[in-house]
Amino acid sequence: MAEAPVAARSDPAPVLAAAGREAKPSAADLLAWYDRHRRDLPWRARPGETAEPYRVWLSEIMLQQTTIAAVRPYFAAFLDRFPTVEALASASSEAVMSAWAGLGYYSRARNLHACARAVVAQHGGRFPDTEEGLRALPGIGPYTAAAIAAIAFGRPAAAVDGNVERVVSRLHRVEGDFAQALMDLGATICTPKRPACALCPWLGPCRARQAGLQENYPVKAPKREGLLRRGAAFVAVKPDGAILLRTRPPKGLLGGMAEVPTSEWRGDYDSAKAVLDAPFEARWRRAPGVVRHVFTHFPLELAVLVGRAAADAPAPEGMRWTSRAGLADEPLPNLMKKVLALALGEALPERPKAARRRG
DNA sequence: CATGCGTGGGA
DNA sequence: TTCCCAAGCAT
Repeated sequence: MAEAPVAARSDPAPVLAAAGREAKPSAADLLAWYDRHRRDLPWRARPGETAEPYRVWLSEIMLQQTTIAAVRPYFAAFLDRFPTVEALASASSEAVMSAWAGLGYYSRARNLHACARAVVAQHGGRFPDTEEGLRALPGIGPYTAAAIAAIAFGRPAAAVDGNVERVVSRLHRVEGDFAQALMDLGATICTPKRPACALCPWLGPCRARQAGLQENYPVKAPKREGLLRRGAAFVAVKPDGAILLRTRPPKGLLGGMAEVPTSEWRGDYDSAKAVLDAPFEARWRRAPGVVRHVFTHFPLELAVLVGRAAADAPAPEGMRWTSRAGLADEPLPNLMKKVLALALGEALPERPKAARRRG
């Protein structure tokens, strides 16, 4: 990676360099490209303006493993509901989880809330302006710490691991826009499939392109496909429409999110015997079909059983009755929205989802 | 250090 | 339809 410190080299110069192209990637080329092609995103400062750390942080957390298109409406909704880090810190856990519902990877939401509280309680409401300080906060790892330090505080940090950052920053005396320029390059030109190499400011020095193997990189580790699990979900309805819900354990799958009671999810679950797992005795009726859902590491099929409860039926231990109107404020993951939609024969009121826009 | 952890959209 | 993801983090 690093340039050889001595001039004497036995390797012949690459053919492409002889054709007049750059032999190595220059930060100037990348930044010139960025000046012309930078994307205008809600959490980004306009040229010349200073990025707001709260917005940068919020967007970076949301964008972890998540597309810009998915993040846009959630980012807008969060800013509207929690305009400042203080507002977010003082919000209830339920409000935060509910606002995050549908975005996935819910540990991010728990850490987001914990981070906001730490910033307020330990840093006077100001985000630390160094990678090290940021890295110490919940939900902020090496990548995100570097990204925030560079974007919000102008630190010469490349949003990669520390070793690469050190090499690159020394090699090019990197400052300012480099992090965002790299992100835009990766998002719009250097895409996983069919990269637009002809438009790339680093076309010349790209080794993969020179070999014609750009689509073979990066090499990805094969991941094993998860085995199908099955289970049953129980939608209990009172005469006034209230639904029986409970909250999942704070950690693990869908941690802290709301759900209707379900059986265990197992590969050999027999939904014909599902009624044995019901939260209370009733005439449970099987809704037609199943709910299919794919998690990160396994697919799931849930049978849905619907039962009526008396108006004065108490909620079983650890559960609660939620009015139909109150469902909108529950942190229901998409899986549970599918279950309720099937059980109630209607779609739940959609969370405000902005019109599709391209990232 | 390998694994667990969601979702919607594009190809 | 089916496949493959997308600005990682915590443990």
